[in-house]
Amino acid sequence: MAEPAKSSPLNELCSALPSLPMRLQEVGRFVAANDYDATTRSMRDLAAEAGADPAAFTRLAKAIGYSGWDALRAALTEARRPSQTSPFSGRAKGRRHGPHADVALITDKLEAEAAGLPRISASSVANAAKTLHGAKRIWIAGFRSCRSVAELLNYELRLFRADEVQIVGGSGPDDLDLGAFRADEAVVVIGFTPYTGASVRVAEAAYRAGATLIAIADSVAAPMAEGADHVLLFEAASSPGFFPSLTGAIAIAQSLAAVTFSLGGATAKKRLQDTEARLTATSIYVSEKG
Amino acid sequence: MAEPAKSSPLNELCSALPSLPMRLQEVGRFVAANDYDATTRSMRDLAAEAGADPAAFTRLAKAIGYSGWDALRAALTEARRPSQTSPFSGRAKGRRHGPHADVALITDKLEAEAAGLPRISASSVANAAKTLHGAKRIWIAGFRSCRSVAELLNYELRLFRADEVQIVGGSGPDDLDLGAFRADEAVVVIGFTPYTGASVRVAEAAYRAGATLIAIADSVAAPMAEGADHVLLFEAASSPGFFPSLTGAIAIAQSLAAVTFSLGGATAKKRLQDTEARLTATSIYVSEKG
DNA sequence: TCGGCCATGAAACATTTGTTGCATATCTAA
DNA sequence: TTAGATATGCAACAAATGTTTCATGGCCGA
Repeated sequence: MAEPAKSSPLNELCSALPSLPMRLQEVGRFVAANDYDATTRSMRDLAAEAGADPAAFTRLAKAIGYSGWDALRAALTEARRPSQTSPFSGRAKGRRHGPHADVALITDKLEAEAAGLPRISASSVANAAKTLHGAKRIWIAGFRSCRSVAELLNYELRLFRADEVQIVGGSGPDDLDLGAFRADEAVVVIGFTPYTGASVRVAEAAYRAGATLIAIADSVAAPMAEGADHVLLFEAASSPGFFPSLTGAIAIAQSLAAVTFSLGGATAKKRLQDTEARLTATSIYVSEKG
Repeated sequence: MAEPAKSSPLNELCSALPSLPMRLQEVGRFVAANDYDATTRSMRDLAAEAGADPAAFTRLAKAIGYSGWDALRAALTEARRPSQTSPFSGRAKGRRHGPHADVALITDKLEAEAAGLPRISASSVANAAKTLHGAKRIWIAGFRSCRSVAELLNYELRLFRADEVQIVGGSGPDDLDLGAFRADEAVVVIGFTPYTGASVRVAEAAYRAGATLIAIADSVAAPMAEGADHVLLFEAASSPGFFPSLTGAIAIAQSLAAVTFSLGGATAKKRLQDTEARLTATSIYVSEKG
């Protein structure tokens, strides 16, 4: 009757728990403690692991107001569904007003981005770096806003792999480069929703050429992630704002460059020093003020 | 060929996609895009929603090396299982060597960068954005690795301030632009140690012209921060690695663009929509899978 | 002590699930 | 074009699923 409003199915379960027969309490606690398995594995499977009768699960579901175990599981499944980030509708968000609205906007954005960084798969980046290290040549492609990420990666890799790194379309129309991909080369493509046609074409060309394809994207469902040997994911929509965030992509690019450099060992170190020496000699850098 | 081996089932799926028959590609894309439903709902259910034959799912699973759909789903389920590792637990891992040294390097780097983001002064960014909003024209300068940051800021601002934003040296030698600075304009300079001479010259020129100078730098002692009306600080050296991190600078640039956009109000919104419409019309973007 | 009640487990049930065989449609190569 | 191979949809299959029924066992009130 006077249920505690419409909270999550788990809460309903917990609040109804004390008034249930002993066996159902056990089962209920098991479900609450293993709700992920509850949504993915079968009822009999759970029963075996919980050491209970399968029927107990059906009875539990009915006891707390569901038509059956399927209904309860459906509710749990929906409750667990990852929040669908509407990629481009975010700009319609209600603008907070007041004097500090802008500050709050920035703070939210930064917090969300900070939270997203640790979710990047370090092992995936490490594996991709191994591939880069072994590649005879490295192509980098990024268009629109992703061009900045591409250029950063290009710049950092060139510090110790000068002759072997190149931006796709860096010196002329993109299509001239697409035919140049070779099997022993690596192609890095950066992109997120909405995906540019050019990035997809690069990915396809890389695949056709048999080159190793590394995709830095916001989703495994990204078109240019198809056929990729490595997919490095970042959260573009995680931060509020009028445009998807590139912070994660930048972090990946830098990590990629850093690990590739460390794999390069003494040779890479030497080349980096040479490059720096040359830049200093041509007085690109300014001496710091004492 | 030697598989990367240690990748997620989603990655295996993506890399195998292009070599699959058309129908299986469709189904594969559907699975990649709806992997949560793939783990929770039934095969036939998915088939109905994807508009495909149930058998296609079984065939897809077998095509990429699993014994059947159940096996693929089990793999996806395990991959999706919530990790018991708390996101921000500063795990004390002394391991600096061994097989996982690279992974540890990346993890440390990401954690340090994530920790640095909240230290950015949101109010400073907000103030700088107000300046940008009032500026007749916006110049952006960044050299070497900072060029990527400059281009990102340029790209995002141009989405709604097309005619009034320009990269210094974007169309010819830098020095041609230096004389063009005016008093009612704003100049954004991005840089960190070691500082390039070019960025310092830009800052000086802006100061002489009486233009508003916004410096994005790693220190208030940076040469181009001298005489700046706004200094936005980020932590470049906070993360380990062979090269200072630009993650903070990117975050600042994006926040700056976002706030400037929000200050622009309806006009900015309208222009952004126009720009997007134009990009879509020229089919720069590829339509997402159905 | 007895009798009703409910909780519990085992087995039987109707569905639904994933799979496979087969006939047709589609593509590829000569 | 023809021949061979492959891809695809349909339908039937065995296995597994959630549910129900039934018999049993324990509990409390008379």
